Amino acid sequence: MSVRVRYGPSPTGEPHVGNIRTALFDWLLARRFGGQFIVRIEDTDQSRAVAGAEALILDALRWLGLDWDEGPDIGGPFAPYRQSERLPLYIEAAERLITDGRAYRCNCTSERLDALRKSQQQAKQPPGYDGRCRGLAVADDEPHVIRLAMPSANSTVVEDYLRGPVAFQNALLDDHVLLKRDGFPTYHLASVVDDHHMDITHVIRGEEWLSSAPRHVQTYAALVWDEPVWVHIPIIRGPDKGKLSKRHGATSIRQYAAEGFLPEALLNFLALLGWSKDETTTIMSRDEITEHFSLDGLGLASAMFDIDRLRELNARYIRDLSPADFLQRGRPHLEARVGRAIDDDALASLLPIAPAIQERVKLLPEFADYTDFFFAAGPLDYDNAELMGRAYRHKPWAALESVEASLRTLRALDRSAWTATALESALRALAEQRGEKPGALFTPIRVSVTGKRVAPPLFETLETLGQRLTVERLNAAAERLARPDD
RNA sequence: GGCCCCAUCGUCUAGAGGCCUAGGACGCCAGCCUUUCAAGCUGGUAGCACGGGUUCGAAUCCCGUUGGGGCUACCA
Repeated sequence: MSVRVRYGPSPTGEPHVGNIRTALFDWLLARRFGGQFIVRIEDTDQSRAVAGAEALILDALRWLGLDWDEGPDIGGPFAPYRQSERLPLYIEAAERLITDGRAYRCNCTSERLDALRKSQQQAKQPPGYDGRCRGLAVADDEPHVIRLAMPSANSTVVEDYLRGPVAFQNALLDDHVLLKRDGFPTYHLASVVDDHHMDITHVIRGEEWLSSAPRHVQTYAALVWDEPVWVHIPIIRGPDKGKLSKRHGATSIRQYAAEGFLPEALLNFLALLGWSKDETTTIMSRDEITEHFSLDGLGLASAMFDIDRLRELNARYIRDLSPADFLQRGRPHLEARVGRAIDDDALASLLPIAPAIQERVKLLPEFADYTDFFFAAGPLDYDNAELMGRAYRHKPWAALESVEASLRTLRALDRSAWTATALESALRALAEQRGEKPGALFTPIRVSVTGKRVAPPLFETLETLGQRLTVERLNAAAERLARPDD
């Protein structure tokens, strides 16, 4: 039998990294062993349903390149793939359990349950349903839930793939709800019924489910179905060591995309949170990860989501992009900055300088910081202090002299000599001739043409900008330095 | 509180009894390079939580302690 794994998000909001990492491991296992990856929407809580969440979840998977073989949008042999559309299946299973004496109807009110919980807490008893309705005949036409009759003696063993057998005392497990008053199943029933009907072979889920796994094992036993392989993977923790949540800032996948993280970087990072190929490899493409993935490489300790390491990895991925690809990915951020569309030709003009920018950009939006001045229409915004730099601090007259010297040199250059290498030798010669340190001469030029202290390498920048604009901006700078009021 | 899981540099990890004087990556520090900022190169810093066993030998196996986390809903 081939591997069949499912990702079962509940559409209650945006998918976050912890959640999507589970999907990644599901997907990797399926792809590694030529099995199927199934997306199943677990929308059994009507009160928490969020409109549009399902689309967001599918978008996140697509963005990361995790394709699915069966799902709510594309259907498949076990359709439908939304639990809200599979209600008869759950009711059928629950009814069968009642018939077999493994479940019972319960009409206890939530008030009684609350009171029960409260008194148990006060008495320092473990909380849980007391089984009042277990022997009672509750009519099926009055409001009720259906509970599983859990065994009270012995223990239930969950055979976890990663940890081996984990035993739970049955006496501590209460009769939990399978079918709610509104006719919808709980996760405990729905996941078991669907995993069985959909031939799921491996249940990969977060460790937070381990505690309820014995309930699922008991449900399989009561239904006389074969259990899947249980794989409880460690939770991802935030900087405060607790379970990663919204409190830790940007945890939704869409947020990371917006902040300029590359999907391949995030995927690489997530895969390495709890899994490793060997002792040295840290950079791996999706295909390489797929090729080497195995459940046996998974660790048991929960890992902290360290955003700094992600940033570093992202920077590495940006550097490794082809220049053309880099420009395409950076374009939207530049367009947002300058407020207009950048056409292909304009973008292509940046090709020679792109590699230098790639070395400097850690997040895609920073692309705009290194390129917006190429597309600035009016005068650049900077202080004269920046213009003068360290060397000419408080000496505007000296800075002016320097700028005017550069201007003369650059103006005199032949159009054919407007290349980074020619510009460099001309300006270096000028610095030497003037007895100036190169940095002293270059800083005012850099600020004049880019409006910034930090910019891409100067000569490539001048080449890309062109002689006309360079001269124009240097002139503007000279005028500013000549004005006494600054 | 109860139940369950986990435990190697600050972080992610390698390590399945001798290959460990504990390896790699990120970070951090120093140096080199240098037109800013980066990138790159060199070197360095830093860890087996603690205590008992088992064994000729333990980061690795067992027990306990401590610490951290998860669960404890008619949520997933």
